[in-house]
Amino acid sequence: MLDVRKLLVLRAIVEDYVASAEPIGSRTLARTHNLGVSSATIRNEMADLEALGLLDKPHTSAGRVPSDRGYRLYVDRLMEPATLAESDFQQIRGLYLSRVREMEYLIAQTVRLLSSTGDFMTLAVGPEPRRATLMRLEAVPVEEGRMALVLVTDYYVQHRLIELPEDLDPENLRLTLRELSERLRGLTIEKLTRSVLETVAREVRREIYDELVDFVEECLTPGDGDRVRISGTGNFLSQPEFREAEQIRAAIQLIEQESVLGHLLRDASGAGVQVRIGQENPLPPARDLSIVTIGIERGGEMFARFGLVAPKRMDYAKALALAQQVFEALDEAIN
Amino acid sequence: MLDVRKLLVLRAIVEDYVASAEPIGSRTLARTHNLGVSSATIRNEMADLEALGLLDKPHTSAGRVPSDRGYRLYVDRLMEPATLAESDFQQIRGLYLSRVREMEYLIAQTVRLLSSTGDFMTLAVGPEPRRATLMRLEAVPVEEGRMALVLVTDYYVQHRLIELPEDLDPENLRLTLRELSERLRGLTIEKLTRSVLETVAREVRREIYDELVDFVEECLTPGDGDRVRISGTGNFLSQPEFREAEQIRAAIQLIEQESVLGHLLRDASGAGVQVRIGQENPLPPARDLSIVTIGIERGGEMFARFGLVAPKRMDYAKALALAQQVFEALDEAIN
DNA sequence: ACGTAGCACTCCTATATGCTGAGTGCTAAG
DNA sequence: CTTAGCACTCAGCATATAGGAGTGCTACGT
Repeated sequence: MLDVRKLLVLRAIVEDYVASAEPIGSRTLARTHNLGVSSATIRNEMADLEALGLLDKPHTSAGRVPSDRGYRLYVDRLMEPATLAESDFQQIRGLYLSRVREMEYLIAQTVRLLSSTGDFMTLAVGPEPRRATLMRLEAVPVEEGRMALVLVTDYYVQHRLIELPEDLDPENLRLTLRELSERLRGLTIEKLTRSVLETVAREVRREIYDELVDFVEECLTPGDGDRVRISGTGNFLSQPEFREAEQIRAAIQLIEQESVLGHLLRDASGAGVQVRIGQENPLPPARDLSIVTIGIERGGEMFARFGLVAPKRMDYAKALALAQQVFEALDEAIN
Repeated sequence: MLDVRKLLVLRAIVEDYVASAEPIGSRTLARTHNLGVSSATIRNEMADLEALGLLDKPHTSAGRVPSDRGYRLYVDRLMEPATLAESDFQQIRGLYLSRVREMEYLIAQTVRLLSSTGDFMTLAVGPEPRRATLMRLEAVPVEEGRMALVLVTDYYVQHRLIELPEDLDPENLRLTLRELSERLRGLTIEKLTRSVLETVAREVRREIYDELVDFVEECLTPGDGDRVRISGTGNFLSQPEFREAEQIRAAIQLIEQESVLGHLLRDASGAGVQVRIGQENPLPPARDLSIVTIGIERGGEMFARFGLVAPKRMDYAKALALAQQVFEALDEAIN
């Protein structure tokens, strides 16, 4: 029942619709793609495809639009995989050549890269800071009365510049911290609760102790590390689906709800590249969107996750090619 | 020619319009404010105020709207200065009580605070990183083959996690860096050009040297430190002036042009709190907006700058009170 | 049995038209 | 100087109408 011609028609519709954002009619399709049959025949095929749940009609006398299942079929079986332009390819590889191994930085760069094509809004979440392992806790003197606390974990560094109480000997503090650092080394950040610190650090002065705990707690609270990064909202909002004020509003609201975006991103499981199309996505506000996710694992644990978001009418071939390349490059750089 | 009653009428119009976003008619004004005169009298006063350039008419048969000069007069002479709620006051003071003296952090917190009232979009620029003075350059070992470079200046800290070439002795590097640090100490970041580093650091291995230069250069390039931070775009876009798709679009475009926002912020000169209303602002895309700026100086130089942005129809009293408090608290904390 | 031309029908979109209500400006009277 | 009254203006809304793109169905040809 799904002969070749039907598939050709479906593919033509998906591709034209992706390009134009307008429902596709039988006449225009017959004219632009020379399928060798008349519009009437295409109309019959379209009716069949609709009955099969692969096409939708916005209303009786409009053209056809791919349904979620239509897009899915297209992505799985009809689409010609895109190959990235050589320059893009070089750009991606180049990004991970440097010696920088800081997650924060790599994620920020990757997000920028992914949204730089101008087609997608990009989301990213990094590894949960609380899961990181403490490597070192250091105090770097800055100048009279000031000091930088530096907390180094296996994949990120945090710092904080603080003012010291006047009567505190910096060198003394430094040595204490170094000892503290030795003793705490290897613990995950989430284990560094107030009570653990307390038992280990009796000799540290109270003011500094509080500051230290604050600092560690800040590393734990959903801060920059835990945040959903967003980039390319302009790409997203300038899509023709957001022509009406109503829709822009809804989209902005979605973008501003970090928790929703976080779900959207984390719902995909496993490493590698995945696509979720429209309703396949469990979250109601995202049912008109598609998202291509990239999951990066390290040591068997989910490490970072990126998402290319656009209306369902996205360029799947391009998104997937881009995602695949970034996945491979980043995975290699990290593991 | 500007008698008390005219001023009362102007004030009433500004305040009603700020509250309702609808042009104010003579009848409603006569009804809601008991000015003791009829709508006809108010109409005459309004006509006079319009002739004086203090009111505008969107079209012939609409009510009146304050002109830029009308708002200005209101702000300078008519408005009752607001006093902050005790809780807000406490919150502001509380923010700067902690010992954290890192610019990055203080600015981020302040931006959050300023947009938390829900009324304004907040902009901020920090001090230019290139003007900072290098205090210390340190290498903190993380684990086998990894190391964190930490660059400490007089008001911020930057770090970078890098992978070391296998045949490099970390302790050796550390000592070299320490010496480098001693020698470069006191230079501003902008002076740390490649050539300066080169003459000072002959003994550093090439790979690490490159990394180091990269790192310093990254501190110089317009990165996070130099960026215009934006917060509360939701507050902004949910204003009734952005009801039409067209206007939302324009606003989003404005928000995305970081350079424009930067200008908007930096155009104001001098320390303290200032208001610019509509056309007073040199930038065309901002001619329908008002901005309250806070300039913080340190050691005679401009240090940080914040801006509360909203449609001209903003609550000036509230914005100014908030800005003034934040200015005082932050200025005190920094100086 | 399949493809095609033709045609009636549907329904969105854009444009024109009329109506309403809020508001103004002006005049004349208190 | 103030105010009541009134004619006038104009955006906004609703309704009506025409146009156009597209569909589905039928009948006919190969």
